[in-house]
Amino acid sequence: MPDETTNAPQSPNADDTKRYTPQELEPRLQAVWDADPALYAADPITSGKPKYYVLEMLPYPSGKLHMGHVRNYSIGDALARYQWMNGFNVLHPMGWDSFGLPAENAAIKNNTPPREWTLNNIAEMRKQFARVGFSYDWSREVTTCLPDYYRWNQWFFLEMLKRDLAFRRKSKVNWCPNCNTVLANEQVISGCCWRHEDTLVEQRDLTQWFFRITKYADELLDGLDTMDGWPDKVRTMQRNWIGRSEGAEVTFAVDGCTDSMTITVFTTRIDTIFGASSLQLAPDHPIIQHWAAMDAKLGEAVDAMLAEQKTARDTDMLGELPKHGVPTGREVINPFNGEKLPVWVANYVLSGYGTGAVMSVPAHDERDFEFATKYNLPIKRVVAPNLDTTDLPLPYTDKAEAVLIDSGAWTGEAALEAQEKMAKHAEAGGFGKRTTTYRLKDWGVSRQRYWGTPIPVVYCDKCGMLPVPEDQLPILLPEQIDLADVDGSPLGRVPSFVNTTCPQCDGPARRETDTMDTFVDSSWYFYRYTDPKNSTAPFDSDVANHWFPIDQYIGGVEHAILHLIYSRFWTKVMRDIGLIKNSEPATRLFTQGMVIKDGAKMSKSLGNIVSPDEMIGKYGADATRMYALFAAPPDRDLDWQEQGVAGVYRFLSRVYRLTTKFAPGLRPGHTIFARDGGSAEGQKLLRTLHQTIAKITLDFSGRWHFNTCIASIMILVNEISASEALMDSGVISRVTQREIFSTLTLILAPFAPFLAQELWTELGNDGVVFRQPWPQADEELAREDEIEIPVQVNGKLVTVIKLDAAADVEAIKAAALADEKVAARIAGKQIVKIVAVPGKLVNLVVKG
RNA sequence: GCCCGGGUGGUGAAAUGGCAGACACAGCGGACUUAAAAUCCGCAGACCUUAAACGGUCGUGCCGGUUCGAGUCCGGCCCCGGGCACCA
Repeated sequence: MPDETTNAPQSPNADDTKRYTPQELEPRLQAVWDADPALYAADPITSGKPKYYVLEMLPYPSGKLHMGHVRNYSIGDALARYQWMNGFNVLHPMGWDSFGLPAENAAIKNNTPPREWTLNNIAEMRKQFARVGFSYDWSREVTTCLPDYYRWNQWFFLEMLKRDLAFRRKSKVNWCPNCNTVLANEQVISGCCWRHEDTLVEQRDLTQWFFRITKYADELLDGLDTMDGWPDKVRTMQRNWIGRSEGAEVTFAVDGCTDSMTITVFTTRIDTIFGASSLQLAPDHPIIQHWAAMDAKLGEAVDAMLAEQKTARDTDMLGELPKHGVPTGREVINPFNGEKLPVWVANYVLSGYGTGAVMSVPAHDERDFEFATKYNLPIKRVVAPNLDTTDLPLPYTDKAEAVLIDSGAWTGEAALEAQEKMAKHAEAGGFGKRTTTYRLKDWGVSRQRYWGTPIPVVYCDKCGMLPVPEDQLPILLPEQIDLADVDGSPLGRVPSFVNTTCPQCDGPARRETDTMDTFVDSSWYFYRYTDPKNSTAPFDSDVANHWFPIDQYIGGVEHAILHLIYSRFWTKVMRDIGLIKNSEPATRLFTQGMVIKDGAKMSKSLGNIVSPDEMIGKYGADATRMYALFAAPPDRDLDWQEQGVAGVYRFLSRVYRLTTKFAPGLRPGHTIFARDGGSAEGQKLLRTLHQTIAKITLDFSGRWHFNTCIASIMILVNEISASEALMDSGVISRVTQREIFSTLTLILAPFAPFLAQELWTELGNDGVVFRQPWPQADEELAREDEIEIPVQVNGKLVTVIKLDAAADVEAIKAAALADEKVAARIAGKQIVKIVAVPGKLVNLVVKG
């Protein structure tokens, strides 16, 4: 076959000056893609292709796409397209986390019903998504505020109720005395009401629904050890959040109390119990409340303490309160040695952790030491490094290398062993036991709000609390309701909703008027994507088991605790119900950095918001999303600089100009092709091309430094650009040109899909560019035959020598020693050693 | 206080023990243009030396260590960002 190299030079193309206009190109291609709903749809699970589930966290439909979204979804989109090109059956869905407070705020402000406001926003955002060109399978769209989704929240609630994973308990909630209503935590701003900035929020006791997440505390914690596809940061944050702490409970009898009253403390240092000099109780401990009721002076002190704590909590200064306390006048007996210890009430003891009571061991605990010093309580040393070294400064908190002193029968024991033995002793004596406490609390899901999933239970005066029978689901949210200045749950003011009949006795009954936390919606939405239209179950188990676990989950680190712990919990519950087989929702998690501007997070109040619409209007979607990937590695914060977007736009323009210039001569059928064996320049371009493929392929496999992937494509394009004249003249053959340009188009596809598609077509190809096979790097073509080797003398660079890439140690040494500059540098000195690393460098170690 | 990140040119950054600053932004110089924009070409860490070139020295927050060789590994600090925080 004839080689194009020998052909006459190509004449300059008439279209030489064709301009890159994403404003024309992108909407045109989007219209084509929109017309094909199957384009981004996953194949049936029977397709036999390996599956890949890539998921980005679903947005709240505020109506405005922001740069954080663009960044998050550009990462996921690049990955989805890359995996399609690698032959995977890709599931890449999107939905709307559409219940929640903003819809209610908007309703009050604009007099628009929350449903209407939300659905309008969704429509608006779906348009914005399309404009950016994200590859979502919209046939699987999940909208959490619609009954076909939230009915399954209700179904899960009933399942939880059956399994005693949902329960009711009295609990504190935020209450604004000015609005006369309950506030969500998010509505409390620096301790004040969001609508009345001068009104301090109160705590009120209300009966609330909880999910028993603490039942899974150990599994949630232990699972983290094996989740090596999740960032350490997230795993650490979850570990701290769960906060498992192993220790012991010890029960002290109250002295001189006829009705055998006792106080139980939690301690992680039972080995220090011989050094206890008092007991400290939280001011809201039941026994303190009991004693305060009988002792006016104590009652006054306790009330003052509680008031102080409330103010501190409201102003977020709880941690800064100075430690103080008052003696109750009562004493307890240390069960280990019969010593009498005074009982105090102290403001630093938390009622919500452990038992709300601690034994104070000033010699071996920082806080107890501070407290005892302040009130002149005895400080008794009972732990020391060894029996001879007993004068180290206090408090002495080491326990790994320590022995007990002055501790009765346990004196001389190693502290850690003593912990075991003393706990057993307490257990045998019936005044204590080993125990584990957690910082993790059960998940309070009741919200006294309107725009959420109604909790499916009714209350009957005769029969009590009853679950709504499954066949009555969904309990629909009523539509036209007045949300302004509601006292308590808005649903409580809708008689047609509240009043119902008892499923048991048919008598009158009232519905629960609280709704569920919106985190319920986002705890399992990604399972619904696998079977979004199912009307008889939340999803089909076989289908979910095919797709799960999620191969790659991508989102902001701000969800490291709440969403990512709730959804792990939900997965375990669904597994135990028998719906799924996996115990964790996602194999790999990626948390991208924030988008910032001028060093600060983009926010309305700072006025530094950059709108994606504006960027896309000016530079196009491809440039906007490519900049989001190019400006920083995806896990780091990204400082948005518009001039950088302009730079990417210029780069894409260059790609467009070059490709469209040469494309007409490269279309199939235009010429007969055979691979170019000729020009050295062509070989050099092919070498760079294949090195670029290899680099990007490697990065997609784990490191995800898309910024350097894009940089390497820029290097390639710079080289192509520098060879333009050689391509014009035909020195670089059309065969090579065709390989260069079509491969360039393919490797651009994950990052700049519109441009890649346009150029793919320009090159005379049919079909969709991101369904073409990902190019394979040819090692032969990528190999360098001559490389530059730095030569160092005593670790300092002296020169760089050119050598055959295959040069071995001896050849490198010889070449280095033969170099003039090297010779001058080592003249008169003795060579001690030569370190030569093939392909890397030579280092001559000399002395004298 | 504890636990994670991070600290490199004017800026965003690159360099997975081997030539520090790839790629890009901003800047400067030039070509094209009546002019400007766009585009293209070139320069570009700091300092010293020089008419210029050549050349040299220093340089990745600070101090020390390991190594033929450290931005990278180890030890000790400092600063910035994030998370948790009287958690017994």
